[in-house]
Amino acid sequence: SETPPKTELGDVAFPIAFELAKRLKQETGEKRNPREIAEILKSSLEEFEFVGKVDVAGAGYLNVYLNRPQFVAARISAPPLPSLGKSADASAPKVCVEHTSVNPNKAAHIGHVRNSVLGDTFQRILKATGKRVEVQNYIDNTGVQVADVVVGFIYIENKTLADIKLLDAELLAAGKTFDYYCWDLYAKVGQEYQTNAELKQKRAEVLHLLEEGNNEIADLAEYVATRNVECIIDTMQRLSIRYDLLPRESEILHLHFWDKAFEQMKQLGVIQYETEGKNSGCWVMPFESHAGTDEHEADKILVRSNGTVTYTGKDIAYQMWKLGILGMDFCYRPFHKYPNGQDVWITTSDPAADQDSPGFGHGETIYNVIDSRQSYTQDVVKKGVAAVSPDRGERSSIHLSYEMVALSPSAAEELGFVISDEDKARSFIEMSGRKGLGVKADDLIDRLEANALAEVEARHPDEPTEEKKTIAHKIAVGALRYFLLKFTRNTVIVFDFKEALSFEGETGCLCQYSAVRANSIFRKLSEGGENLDDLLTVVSDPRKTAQLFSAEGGDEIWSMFMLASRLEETVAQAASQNEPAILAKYAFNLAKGFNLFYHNHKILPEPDPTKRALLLCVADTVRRSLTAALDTMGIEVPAKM
RNA sequence: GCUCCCGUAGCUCAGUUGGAUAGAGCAACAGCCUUCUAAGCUGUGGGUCGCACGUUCAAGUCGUGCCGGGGGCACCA
Repeated sequence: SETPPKTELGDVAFPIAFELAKRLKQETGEKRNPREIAEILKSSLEEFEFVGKVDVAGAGYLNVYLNRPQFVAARISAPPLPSLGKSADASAPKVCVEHTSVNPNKAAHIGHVRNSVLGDTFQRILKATGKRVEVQNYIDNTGVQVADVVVGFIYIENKTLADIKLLDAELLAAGKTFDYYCWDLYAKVGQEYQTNAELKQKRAEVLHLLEEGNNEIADLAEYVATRNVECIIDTMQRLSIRYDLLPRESEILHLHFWDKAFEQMKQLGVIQYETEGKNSGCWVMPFESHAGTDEHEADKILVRSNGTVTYTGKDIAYQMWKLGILGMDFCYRPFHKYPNGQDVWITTSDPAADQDSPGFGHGETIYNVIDSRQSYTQDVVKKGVAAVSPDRGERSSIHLSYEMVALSPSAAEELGFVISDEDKARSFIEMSGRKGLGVKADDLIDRLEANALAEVEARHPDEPTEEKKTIAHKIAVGALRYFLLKFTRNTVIVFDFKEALSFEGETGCLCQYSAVRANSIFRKLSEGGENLDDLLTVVSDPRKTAQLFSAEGGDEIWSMFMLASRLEETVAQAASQNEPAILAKYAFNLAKGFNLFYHNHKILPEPDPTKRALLLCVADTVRRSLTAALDTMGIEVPAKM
């Protein structure tokens, strides 16, 4: 259409040829060598003039290519991510993202943070693609881990509920936190179990009482678990991670979710009562796909011979609730209000408490954020749900699995742990709450904030203290979130202090820095009384723009612009591949690209007004894309750095 | 025994679904602050993509088999 300036045909012949060969094969089955096609293209199309390098892979690039100036004009005035910030239609299908990781028995460690950062970022990605999202954090308040801490309080420390409340107040007064106290106590109980069989017996008793509810020990456990949940909420809030609902296991038990699911499963005949064999007296779900032998070895027991339900049974019922196919609901009460005004609700079995809850569950799709060690169990649960509801079960629930965060041997030593020669030889050591071995989330955030503050102090000594702290906090959050997001989900993160505390290289800090620099260009611009909107008209002249792109350095400007234009596509890709790391890599490449861009092109001093306007428009597109990408990862851009 | 994941530069990791000469960050060495912020930029060295066959115009990517590392396969949660 336009008369595009001239460049090398060779640059475009190969990608076009690859695309043609691919389509030819798809549509006619004919196989052609792309190199041959490229040669034909070169010889037959020499009379045409092309614009420049092809930067867009895939089917759409040719159109983009020939209409570059118009494309630029259209993109420049468009918002970076149209769906971002716009709340989804209330009638849109709901997606539930559930974090399942941290037990409410002690402080959260870095492994729990990976779970929550992953879940929170993925949730933000889904929102950015226009989905309606509900974020849940499952609270296993009746499990062994809570039972262990309760055992510690009662049988090691001889404390009553009143004593614990007193202790809690003392800790608060001393500037210490309840979850840290529980961390140590939990490790102490773990030690004690090794030599004290009697104590281990107590665990079974306590566990039973917790499940039963309505007794003194259950009340004590309730207090301990709730206090730990409050601590976890605070810790995660530091990282801008917030939840909508905290579903508790105690309600799943007390409201008898399982009975309802059990009834349905019996009616549909998807489970059987065994009268002979090794599973005699149990209700089992036949499970052939994992069977190794012709015995029913792989059959999964859902109800034990003593009549109690297994974890898998409970989880099937819970999954059914999430999908809205159980036919039962929790009661809810507000639990906590975040500083941004958002409420987090918690489940309860008291119908009187339930007043204005917005309604939870009924997800069209469910994402379960659980580490990959639970893959088998997740699969079993999924098959169980699918047995009840074939059309929903398989498709609607997705295991967003991730590998654990382990410690490098040197990190374990730095934490003051004596490690065996055997462990020293290993590439990593698994964290263990029972041994007290792990990096507590708050400790790490504290260290990051302190390091960042020292850097800010050195660079901006005249800033008010509050402002310096705010900046340091944003840098710390950016560093930690980026560090956990840059790895793909199935990579084991071997935690190393030096790497995690770094503000240099491929870090969140570099991304933030780049955005801050971009912002300061526009701050200077408006300080000089210039308006960006006026500059848009200069750039919307296709002929002038086309000339600039074909001039010296034009390809570089074009590449920068194209990269910045790919945010929406990247977010969509991260969503469809369930991989937040794609977005993290994109943000880093964008930031790095921009660092080079403003190094090579002096923007504000640029004498040619058209080129200056174009550079400014490109820089503006970059900073908006970068800011939106970082925001989608829960990373804020500080005012200064 | 069955099953899933991983193996890419000295180290830690990407690799856009099979495309052009395999990329980043650390670490090492050499440069760049009178300039829109040096938490940055530039350059150098560093690769038999674990091994071997196979599929095809084309394989780090797909298939099979080995070798090496990790996880998971309860009337635990």
